[in-house]
Amino acid sequence: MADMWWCGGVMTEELRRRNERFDPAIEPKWRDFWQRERIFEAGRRHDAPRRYILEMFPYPSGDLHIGHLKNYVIGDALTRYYVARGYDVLHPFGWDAAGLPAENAAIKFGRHPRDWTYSNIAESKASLAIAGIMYDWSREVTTCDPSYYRWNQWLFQLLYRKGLAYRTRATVNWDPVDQTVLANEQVDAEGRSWRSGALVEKRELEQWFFRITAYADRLLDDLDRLTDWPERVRVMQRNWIGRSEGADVAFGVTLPDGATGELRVFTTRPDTLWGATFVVLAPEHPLVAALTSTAQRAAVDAYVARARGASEIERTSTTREKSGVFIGAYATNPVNDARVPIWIADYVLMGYGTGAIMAVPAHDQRDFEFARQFDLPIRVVVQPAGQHLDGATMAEAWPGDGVMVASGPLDGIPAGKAPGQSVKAAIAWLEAQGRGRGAVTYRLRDWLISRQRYWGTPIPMIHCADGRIEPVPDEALPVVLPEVDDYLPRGRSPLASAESWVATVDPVTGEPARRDTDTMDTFVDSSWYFLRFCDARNDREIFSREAAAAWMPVTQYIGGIEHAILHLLYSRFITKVLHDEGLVPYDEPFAALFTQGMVQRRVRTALDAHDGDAVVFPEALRRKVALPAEPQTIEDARALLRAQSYTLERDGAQWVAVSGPVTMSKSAGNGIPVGPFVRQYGSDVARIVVLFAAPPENSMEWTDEGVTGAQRFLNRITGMFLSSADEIAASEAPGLAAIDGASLDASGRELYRKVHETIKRVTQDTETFRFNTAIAALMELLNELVRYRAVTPASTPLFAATAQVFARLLSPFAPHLAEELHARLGGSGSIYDATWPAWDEAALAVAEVEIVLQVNGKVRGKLVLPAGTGTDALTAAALAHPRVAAAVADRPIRTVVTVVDRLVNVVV
RNA sequence: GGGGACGUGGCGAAAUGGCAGACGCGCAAGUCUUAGGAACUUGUGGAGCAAUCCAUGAGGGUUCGAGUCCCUCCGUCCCCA
Repeated sequence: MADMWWCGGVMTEELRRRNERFDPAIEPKWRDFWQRERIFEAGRRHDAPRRYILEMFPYPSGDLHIGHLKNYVIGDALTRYYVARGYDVLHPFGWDAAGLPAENAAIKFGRHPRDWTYSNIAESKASLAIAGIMYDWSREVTTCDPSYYRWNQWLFQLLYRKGLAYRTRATVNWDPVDQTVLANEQVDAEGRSWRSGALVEKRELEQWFFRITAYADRLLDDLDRLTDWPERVRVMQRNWIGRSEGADVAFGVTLPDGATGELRVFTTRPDTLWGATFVVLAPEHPLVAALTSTAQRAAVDAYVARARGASEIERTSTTREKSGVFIGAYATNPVNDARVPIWIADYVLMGYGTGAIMAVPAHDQRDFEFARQFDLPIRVVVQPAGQHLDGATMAEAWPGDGVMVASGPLDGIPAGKAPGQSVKAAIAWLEAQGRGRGAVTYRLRDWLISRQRYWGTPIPMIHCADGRIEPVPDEALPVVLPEVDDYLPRGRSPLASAESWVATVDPVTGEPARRDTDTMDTFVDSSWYFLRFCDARNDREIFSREAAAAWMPVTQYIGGIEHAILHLLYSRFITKVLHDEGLVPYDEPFAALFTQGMVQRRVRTALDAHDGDAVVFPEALRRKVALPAEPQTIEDARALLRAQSYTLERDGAQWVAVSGPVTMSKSAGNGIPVGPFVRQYGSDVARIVVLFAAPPENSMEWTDEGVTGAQRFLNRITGMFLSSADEIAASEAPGLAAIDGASLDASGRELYRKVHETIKRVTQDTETFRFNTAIAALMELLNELVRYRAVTPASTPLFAATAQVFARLLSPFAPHLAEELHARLGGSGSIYDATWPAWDEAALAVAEVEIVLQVNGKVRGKLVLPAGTGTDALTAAALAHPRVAAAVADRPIRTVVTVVDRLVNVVV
């Protein structure tokens, strides 16, 4: 076959060159090469500036698909870029291998979580290897390994010593499917578990907590310093922490037995206390049972039972009619000793504030609606300027500004939170009178870290016979997870059944004692793993101060927006604790954060043909979306599908239902497995598809056309450079810097300028995550080369220099082809140890520029003038232009705006 | 209800306040081929024979000049209630 190509002479040779295609078979040898030469291990360049690039580590899901790969491709591109620029780069990887996903999957497949986890790690690692995503594997961490969780236990005890880990009885979220408690952050707005999707129940249990609330203000304030984080993540964290300032006041209550007590209420508007006409408790409030009168008991019990079944979003919906029940008791308003009725209502949540509110119906819409519904008094205490509100007639609450009225000592003070306004005055008055005090509350709750599950880090504490709780002595760590026969979740920790493991001794008295049988939330594992990477093989300490100082903070963290609160907040908290302990010089872990978009793909489902033109929706499709099982005419099918954002397409003899873009996932069945794709098309093709399709923060749709486009680009590069590689290598042409741009002919000068421009664009775009435009710039350079080669087919020094530059600029995005080019063009060693090209601003200059001529802002003509032509000359040239002159006609010229090298605008 | 982000060709997208649509996909015509799901060439926002005009969700404003800045509205998405 090859001979046939040759016998046709020059034309056939040209054809052969053009037709040379990118061959994925070149890839494996370069993966081996990088691994063998340890190109991507940290510490290779001792004196070089450092970069720490990190993608969020995954739980090992086994075989990876392209959707997983995007995150790693971004990290790999940045790593390769910074290595190519001469930095010492830390780019480690590890496995978030403990916890529910592994355990649930293991249960499902009837395998031990350990077997399942380690075989998945091997599979995932193989996927990354075949894709050529390069990590410093000498620092790999696996969180379910005792060598890692030993330091989880150390960390737990550190927090315990510092009073930041404590055990208490509390109302907690119980996941009935996963049979464990969950932290607040792990329950979504609808009250569902982030993992199982089950509606969580509330249970009273004694659990371990981390006192993250002690860091609430720092976690909030330091967000302002994270200027290289996406604003939306910072906003989400701010909202989650939910700091509000106001006052704590106590309403007096009298119990049916005559004893007195108090009802603590937090309010952000203590200035409206004089307008409080009733008090509302959450149905779950602990005082409800004690305060309810005999007459109201039945109604109250019924209401409490009903509220328990409603989700939080239902309960607080502003559109829903308010419900509630009077409990037959009264409270005393501390500011004026007024006797106000106590109600329970489900719009008050136990988990927020104190679970009790003072209701000021005149100035809060929800309280207003409640008051109207149940005919409770409405008392105006803020009068807006120019209006007169009357509680009996107002149509809605007035939450706005005004002047305080009917409020005793506050009368006449302007309403508001600023100094000198009513809120500050109210707090001052309450404190002076001893009836309340200024207070701050947070939405953020302490982090519940106990889990009644098997596959995690055993909590290293000992319950002694006399009720004391003692830490396991440091020399006895790690507390290794025991082997158990039955690790199924049954509502108590499976560890409890390992009797010989549970039985231990009191470290103080030596008496028999029992181990804590819960395991830690896996978010504990991931809240400090980035620190362990700095010193992953340290078996004496969690990590050394020196290693942390050398690499922290992470220069660039990359991951999904879904971790905006959970993982990122916990990591910030733990880093601050370790900073306070003197172990880390920085108190924020991630200097810059990038959140990448998802990879999506349409799902195509063939419809079963049935009786002529009718079609039947297959079961697989009906399971996902609501569609009838009966045969449908094409038109009916089309309409039904459209309602589910599917379209109907003809594919040969088949009708195919095509979904909208759906995030690639195992469950949707639309993932492209990495291994087979890379073997057939090459890792470089996959990378170009992912990086070029859209800006990396956008979601991108994976299509066959995108693959074709990426292949075409790599084919064109191969055709342009590889087939001339021997010639270029033999010419031993000097590099770009040795070429005198001025000595080139016109087409050479154009290419020379374009090369410099491309270096600048690729460099700047890569540093700012604009990989799509960086690749577009390379495509433009390639197009320019096609033009150049049409004029100058001989292999000139400029062509050779361009080939060398092109390979280097390509190296972050199509690393295998770039390394192949580097070698074939005569380069020695790795392309990542070669010099990143530098651009010369002077070379970007053009001799002549096209000037746009405008009259009153409308384009009337264009002129090619020498670059740098001054204002006066520009004006003169513009006015002399016939079309400009015609447009101006005989109107007087008011002014002429000139922008050198760009435009002239004549204003008449 | 509150807060935030975003609306540009058939599609993904470009565009320091200065020629809107770079680059790519798709499509059309052509070249080369036994063949093409390869490669190459040309064209491709709309209207118009053309000169030219109209176009960045809608409307207003600032400016010599607005996709870009400001205001109002509409729509989509996200977060919080």
